[in-house]
Amino acid sequence: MFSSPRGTADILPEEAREWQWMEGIARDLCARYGYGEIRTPLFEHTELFHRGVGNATDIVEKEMYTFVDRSGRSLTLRPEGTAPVGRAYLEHHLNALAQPVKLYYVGSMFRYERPQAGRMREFHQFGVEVFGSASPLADVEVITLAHSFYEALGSRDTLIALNSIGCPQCRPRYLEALQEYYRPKIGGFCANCQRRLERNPLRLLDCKEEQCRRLSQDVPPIYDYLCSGCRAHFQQVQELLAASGLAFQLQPRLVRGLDYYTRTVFEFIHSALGAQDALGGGGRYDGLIEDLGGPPVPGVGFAMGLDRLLVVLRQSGRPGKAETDPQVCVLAFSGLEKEGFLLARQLRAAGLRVLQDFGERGLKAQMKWAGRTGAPWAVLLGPDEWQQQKVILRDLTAGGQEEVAREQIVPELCRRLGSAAGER
RNA sequence: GUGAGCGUAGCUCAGCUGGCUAGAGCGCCAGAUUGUGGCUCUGGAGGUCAUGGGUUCGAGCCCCAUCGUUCACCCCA
Repeated sequence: MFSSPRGTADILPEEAREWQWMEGIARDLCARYGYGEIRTPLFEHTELFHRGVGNATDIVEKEMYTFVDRSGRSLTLRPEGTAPVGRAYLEHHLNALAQPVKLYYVGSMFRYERPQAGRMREFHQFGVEVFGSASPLADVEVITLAHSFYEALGSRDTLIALNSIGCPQCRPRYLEALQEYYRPKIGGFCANCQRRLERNPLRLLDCKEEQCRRLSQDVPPIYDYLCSGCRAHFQQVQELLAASGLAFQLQPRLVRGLDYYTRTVFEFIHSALGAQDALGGGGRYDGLIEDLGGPPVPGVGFAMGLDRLLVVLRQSGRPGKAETDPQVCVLAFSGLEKEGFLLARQLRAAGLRVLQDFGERGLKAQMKWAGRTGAPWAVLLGPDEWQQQKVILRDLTAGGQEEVAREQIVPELCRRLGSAAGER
């Protein structure tokens, strides 16, 4: 017996309806905001992630599903969506289109990690990217889009954490200041922090070790070091968010784990999630396209974990479901299976969701099955009634039944099930 | 990669200090009703006790390893 590989999961039909519902809301919302869907491959050249995500990141250092194919190329299952979308933007010269170019994606990402609550090796993200605008309006548009998404799903209690991590102009000065601050007392910090002091001092800020937090209590905030451009940008992002009525929390120690971020970074935090409490996150990545070998093109976007989102929705209220419940079951006595089959076809052509029992068992078993499908109506084809050009229409909810003329059954069911179905 | 808990029927679980052919509830299939679901009753199918090794007269139970799973660390979605 096989089971699905570690950290992966099957999504069975009942659960898939929740996914369809959730993804449908994402797609509608993106259409309303003018984002077009992009579908990129599930694997890319490994080098793309080295360059796009950054060699010093945990993703690249230890979490990638990398393999060599039969011709010796090194390929990697995508661990995130932004670098592939950036690659596609360049490859297809989307900078020749009217700017900005606004894209969204929904799909699987892969990271080799130990699974735990809210973390799988294959997980699902919904993300958006805006290329070609440096305006703070773009930053705020993606944040409000994410917020609208949570609202449309009925999820409350999502905290927006916001920060700016500067740009290549001003960040180096801040990194130096950080190193100066930490260096004298680095002995008291955890091994991780000690290792990072020279490589990536920003990461010392969000270390969760009790000891490290205490020792860096009075670390200088980045705000004093931002250049005038970054400062103005950050200021406007905050004003626009406030004007949109979105509550957010400035978190001077919010740094994100991917190298491409500049200026604005943000995270959506949900308290119901336990240790893995980030529902989504994102920020601005003005250097990414250049890092990938293209012209300087500013960008901003977010990604959110749909698996985690579903966990939250199940905890507070019920997630919606795609409408797929069967409406009619067709049951036929032995010898009338073909007639039942053809009637089911007619009903489906009229737009109804119809199941047919394939026979091979008694009427009792068929009825039992029909009851379990949840369909409100059953049509029974019995030899006596069929001879008189009639069928039995049974109400599976209330329990009664009546005879209906054969040629009347399709319109009759359409009428009882209401609405549009019959008008196709 | 590190640490801890847990693996008995499709599901939820019981199984004493190691001792007969390993149990329950739910679910599934069939019958009671030769043409009618839900309720009830009766019967049936379904288990390499995660896998491999060890200790023992004897292992579902004890020991070791492996795999899986859950949670946490690291980090992120």
